[in-house]
Amino acid sequence: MPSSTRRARERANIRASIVETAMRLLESEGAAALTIRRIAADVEYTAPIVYQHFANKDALVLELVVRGYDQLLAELRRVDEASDIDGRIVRVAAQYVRFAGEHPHLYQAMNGTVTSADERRRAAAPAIDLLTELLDAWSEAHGVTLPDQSDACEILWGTLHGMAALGYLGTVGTERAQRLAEQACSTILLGWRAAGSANGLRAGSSPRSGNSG
Amino acid sequence: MPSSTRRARERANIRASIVETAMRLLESEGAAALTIRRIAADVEYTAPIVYQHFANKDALVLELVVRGYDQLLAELRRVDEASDIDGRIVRVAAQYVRFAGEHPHLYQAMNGTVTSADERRRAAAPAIDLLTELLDAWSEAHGVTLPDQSDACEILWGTLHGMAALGYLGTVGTERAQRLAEQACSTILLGWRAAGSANGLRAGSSPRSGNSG
DNA sequence: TAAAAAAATCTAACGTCGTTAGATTAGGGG
DNA sequence: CCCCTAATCTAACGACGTTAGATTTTTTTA
Repeated sequence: MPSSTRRARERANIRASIVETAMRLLESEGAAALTIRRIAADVEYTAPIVYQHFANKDALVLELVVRGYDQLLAELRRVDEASDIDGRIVRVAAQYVRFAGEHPHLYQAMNGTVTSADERRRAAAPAIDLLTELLDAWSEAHGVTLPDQSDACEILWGTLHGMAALGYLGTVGTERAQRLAEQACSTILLGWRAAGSANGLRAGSSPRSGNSG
Repeated sequence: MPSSTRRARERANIRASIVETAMRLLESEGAAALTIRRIAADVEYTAPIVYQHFANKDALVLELVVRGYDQLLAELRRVDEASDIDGRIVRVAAQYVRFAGEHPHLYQAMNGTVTSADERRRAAAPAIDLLTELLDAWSEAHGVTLPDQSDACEILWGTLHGMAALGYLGTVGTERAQRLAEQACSTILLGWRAAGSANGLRAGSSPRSGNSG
């Protein structure tokens, strides 16, 4: 047992290295390889050590999910450069789908049911806020008042996830999923503008449903 | 020899009741409760009996997924009544999300990674074909030629899944998810019409991307 | 109808998982 | 040096998917 050499190394950073190792394991080998024993072996400890830092496996996965959303938000911000607002939204959309394609196992964990809906909502909130800001800017730039801002934001958020799912589920390739996300966003924005300006396009196309609620 | 045919029938009955029990178990108690031993106990056999009808658990789950897509398709067709084409699409969209909300565990299995991308594609193909037909009819009804019919279909399919995910992941309630799906579809259709008619709306809103590939 | 052959079904086990209790070891203060 | 406390490990539990081999049931044959 190399316990002496190991103990010489990090002593208080066990928790950090557990998280780091778990993240690497999840990303490189998928959720099936993310076992407590494997994580412990990779940090050169035995399994019970994990339970001194996390109540159970779900708590550890939740930490990975939170970090995943942090990283996603950072990458969305990174591509949200100054340009026309439509271009910003479309670029952010493509980057969202790219993230899902580049970190498929992490993305699946972020949208899986091992973390509760509340926890997931909390983790995703900052990223959703970014979408809200973008929509605000878009709305102002085009002078279009959306029927319901939060409906619009969730439609956008859901659409991004839908296009990402096309990619990570293997329905289409990830690069095509990115193009589809760009097209879908552009189309939705165009639709909102068309709905905003009361031109003839609207006639006969919208269903019975009234708009907000 | 009539005995062999009877035995074949009994075998088929066992297989059918395994599938039926597994489906009920999945829908009522979720994927965590779907264990081989539990299924066997519910059909009043022991665990190994399952392996005489399915190579492994994944094969059984695949059968549930296929049946899930069959049921989904049937429900989509059921609400696809004669009316204006936009109304048909919007109703089908809402029904898709309703299905996901009413059968969350089954829907998750249908979109999970235990079944391979190929198998899932095959199972979902008829439902996707329905979308293609609806889009064809829409395109003809409005005299709008979509840049790429299969891109459009996948955008629609992905959007439906995105809105459904908002519901079954608990981001929003399922009834709200249905409304969002209706709005999203209406908006996309409106956007496609706006893009089709070369009016001033297009200027400044579409990104660099050329259309198909 | 009784033995032999075949099919159906069960028991028991393997190795894995998450998780916990109790033994064991290590480091610091008398 | 020894004790005490904390850190860490060993061993186990029950449940999982899965398989091999024994056992029971059914069919065929003499």
